[in-house]
Amino acid sequence: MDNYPELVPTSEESSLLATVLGDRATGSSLVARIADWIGRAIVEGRLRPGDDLNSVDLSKRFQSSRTPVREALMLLEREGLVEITPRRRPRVALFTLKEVREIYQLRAALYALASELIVGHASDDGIASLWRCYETLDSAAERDDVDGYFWANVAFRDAEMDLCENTQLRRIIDSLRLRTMQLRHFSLSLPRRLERSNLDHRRLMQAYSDRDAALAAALNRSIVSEALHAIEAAWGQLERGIGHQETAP
Amino acid sequence: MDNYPELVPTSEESSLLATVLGDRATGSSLVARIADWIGRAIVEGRLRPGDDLNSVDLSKRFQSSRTPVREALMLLEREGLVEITPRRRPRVALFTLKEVREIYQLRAALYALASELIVGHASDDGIASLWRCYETLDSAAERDDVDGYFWANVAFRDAEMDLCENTQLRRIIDSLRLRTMQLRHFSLSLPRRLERSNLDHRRLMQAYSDRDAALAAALNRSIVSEALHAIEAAWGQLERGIGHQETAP
DNA sequence: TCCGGCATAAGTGTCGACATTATTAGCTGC
DNA sequence: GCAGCTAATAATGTCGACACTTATGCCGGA
Repeated sequence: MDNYPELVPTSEESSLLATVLGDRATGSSLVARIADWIGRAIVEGRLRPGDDLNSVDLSKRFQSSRTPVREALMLLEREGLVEITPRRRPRVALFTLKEVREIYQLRAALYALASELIVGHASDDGIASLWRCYETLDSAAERDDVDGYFWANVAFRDAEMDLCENTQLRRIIDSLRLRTMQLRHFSLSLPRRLERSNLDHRRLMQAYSDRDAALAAALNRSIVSEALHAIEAAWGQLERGIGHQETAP
Repeated sequence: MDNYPELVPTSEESSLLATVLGDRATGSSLVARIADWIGRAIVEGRLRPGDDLNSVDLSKRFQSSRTPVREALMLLEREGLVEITPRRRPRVALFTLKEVREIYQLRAALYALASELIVGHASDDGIASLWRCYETLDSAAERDDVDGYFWANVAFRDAEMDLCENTQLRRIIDSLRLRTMQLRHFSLSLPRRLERSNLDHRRLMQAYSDRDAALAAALNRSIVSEALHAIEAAWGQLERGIGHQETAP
């Protein structure tokens, strides 16, 4: 963590973080840029669970005072990426398997709702644009391109949220999604996960096209459940990979 | 708003706000106390939608500097109680019917999930304690005691969340609940709402006792839907009652 | 060699001040 | 009397400082 931060959003994630960090926060304010940088560092794994986030160092890094840094850290705490205990140094949040299970349970229920909403009031054009997202997904799957598939999947989920037209739902799902980014990327790299996920998404798209709300909801729920199962199965490996700092050398 | 604040939590809401404002925030920190006071003022209607929340006045009121006030306002913004636009005075959040619909849609789905979780892994003792909550609810209903019913209902929902054992779910539901406190109290005062709600809750309890997950989920979903319908029907009246500040004299 | 207690260093929460930006009041012209 | 502009007032975002708390490293004793 010696390199100096570029406070300019570049990657595809910028939009994701922007939604979650509050719609106002996009790029302009200092707090937003700091939160964005730290948040991305966490999601991308440059900062690992348990790492200290002391506001003095960070303020030096960003050449600002501690006030905006503190506010940024509080934002990220609300998103579950950072843990703040009074009078102690903030640190990158640690995962427990229990929390992960809870989050995936929630995501399952919320995506089911999303599917119902989509079938209920998305236009045919909307479904068509979702199909286009799926094409990208599918081609990445055929190339066995995990990174490509991952980002295509993010885009697919975004497109689904657009069709829901429920701002509150979007905010919550985005927040949960953000917290599990690392896990999701990891789980896709497990053997045969990618094919299975792709197949499920194809089934889901078919259900959307057929306007079968119950089936779409059930499929979406199942997609999330399966992802959870994959993560549970690989939890030990994962814990070492993402590396809770305390267990690292 | 001329009376000086008592920064000591007294009412039954204290626990509710505490959960939502972050578990650490309970009572101790200055930020927490300020957020709690402002939050309660909003929920209880002493501060009305659109009211200015300028940090100078508030810091005078709480005899603190603006820093903790700002942090408290940011907390409340995340909970949807306050709107903050850069370089503009924060104000009490305005409702739109669209947002209310979205929130109730979400609550419906989440309570359905909660019911499934409860049936899935609550002990018989847990169900029994839920029955005791229901007794309070029922007796308030028989007395036509809207306030009593309202708070009994809050307690009932709390008890349900306890049984779910899903911290993430609880946090989200509590947050959504907080935002709609005023609406829910109002909707219960509509004619025949109270009886209907009570009846629904009894049916729900029966389903819990029968361990019928699908029925419980459907009933809980329906309870929320009905509340929404009641609110939609009375929206005009409600808007005047709660009073978006701009339309008030 | 390792453990517990103490002094020092580092970090947090809060404060009051400042430059910058919004809002308001007053004034001009129609 | 009212719209449009300008000056003055007020509020914001950020800063650096301070008191107090927590972490760090050092020391003697087993």
